[in-house]
Amino acid sequence: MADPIKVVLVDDHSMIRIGLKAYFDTLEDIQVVGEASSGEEAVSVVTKTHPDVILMDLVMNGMDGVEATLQVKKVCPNVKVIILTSFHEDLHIFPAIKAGAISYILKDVDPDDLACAVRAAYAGEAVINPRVAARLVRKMQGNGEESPNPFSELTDRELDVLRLVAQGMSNQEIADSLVLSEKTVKTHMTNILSKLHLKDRTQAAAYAWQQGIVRRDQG
Amino acid sequence: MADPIKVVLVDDHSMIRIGLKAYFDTLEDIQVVGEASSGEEAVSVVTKTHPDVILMDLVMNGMDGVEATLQVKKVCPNVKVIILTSFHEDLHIFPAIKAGAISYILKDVDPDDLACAVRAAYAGEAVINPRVAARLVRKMQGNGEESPNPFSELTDRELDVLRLVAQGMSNQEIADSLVLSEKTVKTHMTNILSKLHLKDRTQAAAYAWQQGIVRRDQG
DNA sequence: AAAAAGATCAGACCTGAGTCTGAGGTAGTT
DNA sequence: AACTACCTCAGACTCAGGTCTGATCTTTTT
Repeated sequence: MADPIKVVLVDDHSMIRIGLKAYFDTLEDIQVVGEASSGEEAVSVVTKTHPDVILMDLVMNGMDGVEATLQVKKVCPNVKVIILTSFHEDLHIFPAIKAGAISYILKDVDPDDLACAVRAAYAGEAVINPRVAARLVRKMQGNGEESPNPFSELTDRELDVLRLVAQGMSNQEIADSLVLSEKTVKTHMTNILSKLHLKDRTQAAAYAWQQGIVRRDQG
Repeated sequence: MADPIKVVLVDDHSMIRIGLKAYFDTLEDIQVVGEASSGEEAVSVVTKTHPDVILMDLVMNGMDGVEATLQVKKVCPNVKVIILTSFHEDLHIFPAIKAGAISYILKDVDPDDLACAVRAAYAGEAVINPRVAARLVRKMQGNGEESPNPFSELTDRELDVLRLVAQGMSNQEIADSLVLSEKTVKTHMTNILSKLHLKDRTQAAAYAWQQGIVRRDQG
């Protein structure tokens, strides 16, 4: 038998890591050679272990999966990165793919499929969840120069407004804060909601938090 | 060697289940006899397998861990339920404990500690994360004053509503979701805003995200 | 120079959100 | 039995939020 595929696991939940490791240990052709609980740690672990494939959680404290992918590709350009995510949204796919990830897999995938994805990645093939793939294709078709994330549709000013909405501010408070009339803020709000396909400011706030425009440690 | 401890895993992420199963398979004294991906499924699996211990995810689609705990305790009163959660908040502890869970464990625990918790649960002992335990004790000690976190003032129902608000739902949508009248939801909202000293639902949503009641990986 | 995109603002309009008052039912406590 | 806390619901009311239409000004692109 040839050498096993060397894999590094990156996830800030040790339970996920140990679980995946235990699972891969039952396979002969895949060997976990390192683990990391953060993007920062991932870079040093990858530097030391030179894996073939990296399984990377998208959402982590500190450096996220996209940034971490960029970093590890710098020190190890040939490594294949598979992004794991619990999001069904396609919001993060494009930045991840752009950062050099070869596959993008939902966490509720069947583990055997995950093993297949690892083997495919090793062989240089992409594995994208069918649901995700469909969106990817749709996105690629329509507009060649599409928006990697939904907020890129927003203008700078609209982003200013959205951040303040996510803080719970009223239109008048936002107007005062940005030195505008309330009417203008309302106009921006209408545009924001329209562009993001949302119904009201509360959804906008939730969306901003979900997508990480604002963070807990940002106040 | 005595019979192994029979465990059922309940989590809507198959990856977590398979991971835990693979891990427990490496242990001789713990045997996974069943898995479920929802609270509903858990009830029937438990009915069939009569496990000693259930590892139950707190956050699931449909029936949540607390409700599922209540249900499985009905059909199998002696089973020990260990609640798994990614929350550091103590918001859910009390309902969970009240529902009959013996332990309450954070998902980032070391897997060996999890095995210990399973053995402890089997022996009828509780294992509570130290950080969580500290709060529990404080709570139990008649905490004449002080609210360690601002949500402790909220009732369970108000928390239900707040979580949905944080998802961007309207009052009517929340009413439909919880099977209530819109009037009742409005009443809860008024109480929530009053208790948390907030002005409107958008502030409530922002607050919930800031305080970590809801998380990005919760959907 | 013309076109396109963005930022600013206004008036008119409708609706959901939130408050206030009041009330019935349940469960646990004293 | 009385009390308290919670959940439930309703009517009436006010107002911020959001839409629609339409406008002026600036900057950038073509």
